[in-house]
Amino acid sequence: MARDSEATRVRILDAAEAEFAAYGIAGSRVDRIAETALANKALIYKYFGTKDELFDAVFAHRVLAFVDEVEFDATDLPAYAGRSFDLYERFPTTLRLTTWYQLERPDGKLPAIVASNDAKLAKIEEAQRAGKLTTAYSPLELLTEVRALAMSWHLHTPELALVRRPSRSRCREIVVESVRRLVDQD
Amino acid sequence: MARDSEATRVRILDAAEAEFAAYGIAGSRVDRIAETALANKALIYKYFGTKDELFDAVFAHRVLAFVDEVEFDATDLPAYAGRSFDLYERFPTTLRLTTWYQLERPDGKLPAIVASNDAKLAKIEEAQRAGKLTTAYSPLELLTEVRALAMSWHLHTPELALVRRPSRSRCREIVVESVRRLVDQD
DNA sequence: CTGAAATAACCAACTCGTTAGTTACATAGG
DNA sequence: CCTATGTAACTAACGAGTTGGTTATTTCAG
Repeated sequence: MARDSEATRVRILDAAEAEFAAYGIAGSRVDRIAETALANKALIYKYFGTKDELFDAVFAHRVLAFVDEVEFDATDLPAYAGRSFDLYERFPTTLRLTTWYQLERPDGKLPAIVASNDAKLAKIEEAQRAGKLTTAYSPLELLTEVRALAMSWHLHTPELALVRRPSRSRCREIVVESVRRLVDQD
Repeated sequence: MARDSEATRVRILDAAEAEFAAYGIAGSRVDRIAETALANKALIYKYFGTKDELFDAVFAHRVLAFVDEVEFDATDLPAYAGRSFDLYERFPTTLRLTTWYQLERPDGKLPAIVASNDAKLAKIEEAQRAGKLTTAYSPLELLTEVRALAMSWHLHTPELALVRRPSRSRCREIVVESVRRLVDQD
């Protein structure tokens, strides 16, 4: 077998992403990641450090890449909500990782996320000053509601998920439409 | 010290709720729960069974409290959203427990929750038939969006939580108002 | 009442499988 | 033969669940 440390790193990252998405940080097992990655456990420690640092690497590598993949347009928040919805549909793993992060890293202050939030809030404020967005809500208020609506279909408890969901396009339509209602002030 | 098994059960339940809310099922430590509850670990196993069963007890307790305390009125969903918001404010552990449950118990089918959902969906349908609620959305669609809006302020990532939130009453107002916008169809 | 037996509440200390993290060694390939 | 890559086997600690008791409270016969 040809030796390729970069390929091994990638296999470990992929296996770790699946493991962390499924079980969270506390519930994940380094041995299981090694097994899935067809790599020796010691290599995980050699390449990534501790389990917590491996999670950080996974989160940075996968999730942060997607933060900027969804274009943020403060003058068209309904479309932004729709794109967010699309992302949650296409990469359910990413959303799970984010949720684990929220729960298990309550003191997290990833600079990239902070910067992304600040940029969004600034863009909203700018759009408001330009008269292109309602001033009925503050930037934080708008971002909060838009985010909640965008992920509404992915917040279902297991029990509510038993009820048959509308089609994907219908769900998307509802998300976009409800954000439109929010920003189209009288 | 007077012996009172019921008081001990309550102390264990309270300590377990705090522990599970903070660390989830996999991350919680039975020893820590015992310490917080000022109770012996063996009593936890005697009264509640395994760690997983203790989580079930805690979760059922919280969920039932929610169902009991938050009256569901399909003809006034904005008010329902407001009451839900109030409960999340009063018992911040509720949403965290629910999220852990979603992540760590993806196959959960708690009868109390299923029944509560069914009842809500039926009431919405009834209100729609009586012409007291918009038929622009199906019952599941309405419940989904209303729930998301009600918990919008409690879904912040650690990074977004760094931004100073509006006053509690303002947040509540936004929740109620945005649900009103949703159900007040043209 | 009384006091001994029965029962309920409680606990310190244990077992034993699991798990994060390490080490000492092996092999590929330039 | 030298370095990067890889590994089996290890350790030390942790953590869920158990055991074999002790202490308090209740019961009930005399």
